[in-house]
Formats: sequence, structure tokens, C-alpha cells
Amino acid sequence: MTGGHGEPTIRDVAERADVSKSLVSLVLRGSPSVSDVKREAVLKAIKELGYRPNAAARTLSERRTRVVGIMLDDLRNPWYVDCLDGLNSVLHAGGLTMVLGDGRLDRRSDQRLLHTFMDMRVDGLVLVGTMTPSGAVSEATLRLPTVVVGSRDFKLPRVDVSAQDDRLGAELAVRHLVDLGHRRIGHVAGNQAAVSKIRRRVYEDTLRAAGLADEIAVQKCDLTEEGAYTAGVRLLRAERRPTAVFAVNDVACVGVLSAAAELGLSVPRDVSLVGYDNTYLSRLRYLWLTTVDIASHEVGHRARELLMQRIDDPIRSSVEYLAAPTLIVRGSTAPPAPNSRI
Amino acid sequence: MTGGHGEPTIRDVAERADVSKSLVSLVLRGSPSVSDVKREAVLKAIKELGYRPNAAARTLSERRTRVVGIMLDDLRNPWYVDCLDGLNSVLHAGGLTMVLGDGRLDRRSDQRLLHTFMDMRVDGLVLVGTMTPSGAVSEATLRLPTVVVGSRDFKLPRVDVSAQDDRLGAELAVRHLVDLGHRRIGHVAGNQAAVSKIRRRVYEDTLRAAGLADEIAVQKCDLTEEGAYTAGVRLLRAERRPTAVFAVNDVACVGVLSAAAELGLSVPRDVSLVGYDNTYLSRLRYLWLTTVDIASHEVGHRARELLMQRIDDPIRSSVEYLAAPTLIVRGSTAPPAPNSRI
DNA sequence: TTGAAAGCGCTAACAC
DNA sequence: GTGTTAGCGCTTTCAA
Repeated sequence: MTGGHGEPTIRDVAERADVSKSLVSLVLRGSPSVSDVKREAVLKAIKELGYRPNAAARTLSERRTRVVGIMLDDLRNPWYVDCLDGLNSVLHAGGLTMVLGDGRLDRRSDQRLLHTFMDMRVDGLVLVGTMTPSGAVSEATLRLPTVVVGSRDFKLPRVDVSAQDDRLGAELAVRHLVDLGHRRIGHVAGNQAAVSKIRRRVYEDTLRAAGLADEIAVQKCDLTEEGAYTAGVRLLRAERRPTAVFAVNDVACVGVLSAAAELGLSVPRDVSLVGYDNTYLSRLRYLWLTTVDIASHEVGHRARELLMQRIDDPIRSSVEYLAAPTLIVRGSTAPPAPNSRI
Repeated sequence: MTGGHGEPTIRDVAERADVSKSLVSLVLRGSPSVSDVKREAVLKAIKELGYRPNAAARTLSERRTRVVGIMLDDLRNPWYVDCLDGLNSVLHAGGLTMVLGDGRLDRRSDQRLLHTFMDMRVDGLVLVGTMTPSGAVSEATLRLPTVVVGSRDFKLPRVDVSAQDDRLGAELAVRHLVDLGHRRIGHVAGNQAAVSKIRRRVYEDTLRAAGLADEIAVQKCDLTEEGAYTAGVRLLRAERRPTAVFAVNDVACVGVLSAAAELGLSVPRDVSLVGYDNTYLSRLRYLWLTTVDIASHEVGHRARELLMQRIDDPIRSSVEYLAAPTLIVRGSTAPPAPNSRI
């Protein structure tokens, strides 16, 4: 050791192994042009010293961090976990590490998190979830290769999008109900986010296409279970009670499930329910909701590809990739009961 | 601009504002000893250039990052969200930012994540969840001020722990059932983690203390809903069927709920259920489980205090802080039905 | 109050 | 193959 104080540096390693700094650096990055003897010596010194390279120093000279920043919309809404999984596994292969931050664990902290990422000079940025493109966000996308996952609200010049096809998914859901023989099909809709709007529009279009324009019945909610419960009660208390409900997502679907229970309606006997996202909520066997799987893993995987490409070529034009969702039929849907047919 | 290439540096700012680098640096950290004129000039230049300080360079000379690394046990298990919330809000106040990583989004990647944090030279480390102290973990705790949140499996020399009191919580849960008049109270237990063991032991002790030693009935599970379902079925199919079940956590409790439903048992009429954690699962009105609230916010808050103290004084001896959990009575518990009393 | 200069720990030419 | 050297962008004495 030189100073004896603080963490060991590449210098200490070099001294101990009796080589030069650059030789150590070469070993560190696995250069082939190092003799085995020296390499061993260096490795030994590294181990003995418990040396760990200083990322800041490396970043400074290499001008890259090998870190990608992931900004999450809301940690409480776990639909994205599979997607991160798809992202992370392949990121590893590319030698990248991801660090996450929750954009609004504390409101307006998305700005702060974004600044942290920018200051860190992360190699890339992944925005996960339905976030509105605030000033801070667009500023960040201007400086960092960025891909958006899940949201459809972004139309930013150099920003790619990886998501799933809501049109297809919503149609799958509604058609499933129509095909089962339902006619009075209600919808619990979401907020202003593009995905909510698309799902709602497709719901309406699909009913129309099936000649059921008169049966369209929509209640909005705030995407919480509680809000969806209220919306569900309104829907199911109507004079012409729907025999089926398509909910904008799984959480909302559980809210509607509560509403049905509250009103003494049995699912799926009295009312069929379809959710969206195939979150683990819908997979709970106690709920066992028919839902739309959003191919999260593929979406995450694709996000990584888009990000790598954008890092390579920051100025290429935006790409939007939509994975194909699939219908998952579970226990919350069935044909309408004979007596409710008319 | 000097080079015209790459991001603007402090040098560019200095040039543009016609001052020296160090003056800019002073402004950056809000030093009072700068004339207003120059300060304005610098601020103006910063804004015009879109300058952002390079964290790597700053870290290198300041020898601190103002970042704390949070390693999550499992992103899928959302009990910690509130706790991060408690952590994050106060971290902000201290000028710290947190970055998260999931330890095992990919197995053995906890080592990788930890290395990333070490290489980043984060100011502190927070380990959230029931993770076993692997070699990589203890190595990391040796170098980084560390606090563990939620787990009770750590007895590492310089590592603090913030958690809740499982003894108290489990006793609250079991006593609640006893007080309701239940005698045959089963338990769906967890894995090898200390918290699981404690909860189980307290369950047994409490039954004994109530003179119900003969009624002790335990089934283990793997902490998934599916596993708990199986355990629940075994428990509820027993000759002397329990009239109440204490589950090791909310997820397990939902599994038992499924088991009850499967066996045609009504909750809480035929069987009462208590979970643990007060996750949003138990708060879903469709489930509405009686459970134990683990004071997550306080735990998170306290974790931050412990961390700050340890950063200040890295060699003080370990501190363990246990928050007091509380019982949340919801809809899954009731007195036993008269006919099942004996 | 401001500026000059010496690092922080590492990588990357470039010599040898 | 291996060592030398000049930065990377910032903070921080120390003078002025």
C-alpha cells in the first residue's frame, strides 16, 4: 500500500504486483495482450487488497457508465416486473447494469431522479409506465438515448417505444365476451392515458361492429380498486344490467368483482368479467380473472434492443414496437345465464 | 464553447460567464461568498448552455456520491413500497438520492448489483427484504455503511437493522383469534427466514399460554399463494378442522382463502383468517383480510436515521430497531360458529 | 472575492 | 508485452 489510507487504487495494485498502472488496467478489462505471469500477479494483488475499480474515475476517462437508468412510473403497480425481468437479463449479457428509481415516490421527484440519471451520465434511459411527458422528461430525452415502455403517450422525436398492442388486446377481450353470447357488455374505463383511451374506443368499436351499439355503457374510474368498485356499482345497478364487463385493467377488474359481490351477483354466473395486463392479481386462484396478457417479457426484451440501437445511433428516427397480446381465459367469464339473455 | 463537441463542462460555463472555473464551482454549491453580479452571470451561462455537472468528476474529487444504493429482495413482493416511501422522502431532505436494484431479478445477480454499488462508491447501502447474508453481502457490508430493512437474519458486526417486532405482531394476531373464542387455530408457516420462524414460535407459545397446546397445527409453505393454498387444504381437511388460521403473511393468507373456498367453507363464518404485512392485497375490498400492519413507513423512516448515523460513525456497534406492529381487523375474522365450538 | 494549480483514479494513446 | 504520459471534469487548497 502507498498511503495506507482509504480504499486501494489501481496504483496500489500496480505496486504490489510490481507492474505499471496501465498493465493493471489492461488486466481489468481482460486484454489478451498480457502475459500469464503478470496477469496472475495482478489478479493476486487485486484479491489480496480487496481492490474494486472506482466507477467514477472509469466513467470520467471512458466517458460511459455502462449503467442504464430506469424510471418507474409507480412501484405499486407491478405490471412491469416481468418486463424489467426481460430487460435486465439481456442487459446483463451486454455488460450493462440497471438502476431503478421511482419517479413519483414523492411528487415532482421525477425531475430529481432524471437529473440524477443525467448527472450520472447513464448510457441510456428507460421510462416505464404511463407518464406524461413533462418538461423534465423531454429535456432528459434530448440528452439521453431513451426508450419508453408501456406508455403510448410519447411522440418525442428521438424516443423509441416498446409496448403492446392495445387495439388487438381490447378487441380480444371484448370479442371473447361477444362470442360467449353476451350482448349487454359494460366497460369500466380509465383515465386520460392513451392506453385507456384506446381500450375504450376499441370496446365501443367492437360492440358497434357486432351490432350492439345500443348496449354501450361506460363508467370511468381512477384506476384504483376503490374507484373501479364505485364505477362497477353504477354499471351493475343500471336498469339494463350488463351481463359482462370489460375492465380497463386487472386492478379495476378486481374493483368490479367487489361491486358484483356487494350486489349479490355471482361471477361468472350472473356477470362475466375481463381484465387487462395478466398481473399476478388476476393469477391469484381466488380471483382467477380472465384477462389479456401483455407479453411483458417480450416488451422488456424488445425495449432493450431498441435502447441498444439508439445508443449506437442516437439520431435515427423513432421506432414504435408493439407486441401482440393474448387472451387468457380463466374463471371470471362464462356464457350469460339463460334468463338474462333478454 | 471551447471544443464545441460533447456536453458542456464547467470550463465552458466559466468561459461564457467570463469567470474562472472555481468561481463556477462555488456558485454550483451555493457559496455565499460570490458577488451577485458574477453569480447571475454564471447562472445565466449554465442555463444557456444547459449545463449539468458531471457526477463522476464530482465524486472523484469530493469522494462521495450522495447516492444510497437500495437492494431489493424481490420486486414482486410489494410490502416494502411504503417503507421505501418513508426512506425516500427523508433521504431527499438530506440531499441524497436512492437508486434501486433488484437483487435477484436474475439469480446470483445480487453479487453483481452489490459490486455496482461498491464501484459507484455509494454513500450507503440499504438491504431490503429477507435475504440471506451471502458472501457478497457481507463483503459489501464491510465496505459500505449498511442497514438492513425487514429481515432479521443479519447479525453482522457493523450492520444496523430496522424492522418490526414479529413477536408482538404474531401475538396480536393469534390472541385476536383466541379472544374471539377460537380454540382450533391452525398456522400456515413460511420458510427458514427468521421472521417466519419467530411468527411460528409465537403462534405456538401463544396457544400454549392459552391452554390450547393440543390444538397446535402447522403446515409449512413456500410463501407463494399456490403453496399456501396446498398447505391450507391440508390444514382444513384435517379431522379436527381448525376454525381459524393464522397465515405467515398476506400472500399466504390469500392462498388459504382459496383453500377455504375450494372446500366450500365460508370466510369468516366457517373459518377465520389472519394475515400479516397489511399489504395492498389485504386491503382489496374483495379480500378484506384481517392482518397485522408492519408500520412500514416508520420502519423506512427509521432505516434512514440509522443509515445517516452509521455514515457518520461507521464503526459504532450494531443497532436493531423494532417498530411496533398493530392489528388491523377487517372482514376475514369473526367468532367461531356455534356448532363448531366443540 | 477571485484565480491558478494540484490532484481525485482511471483509460488510452504512444513509446519502448 | 509493458511502461509513460496526458487527460477526463470537478473540487479545493493556496495566493493574490
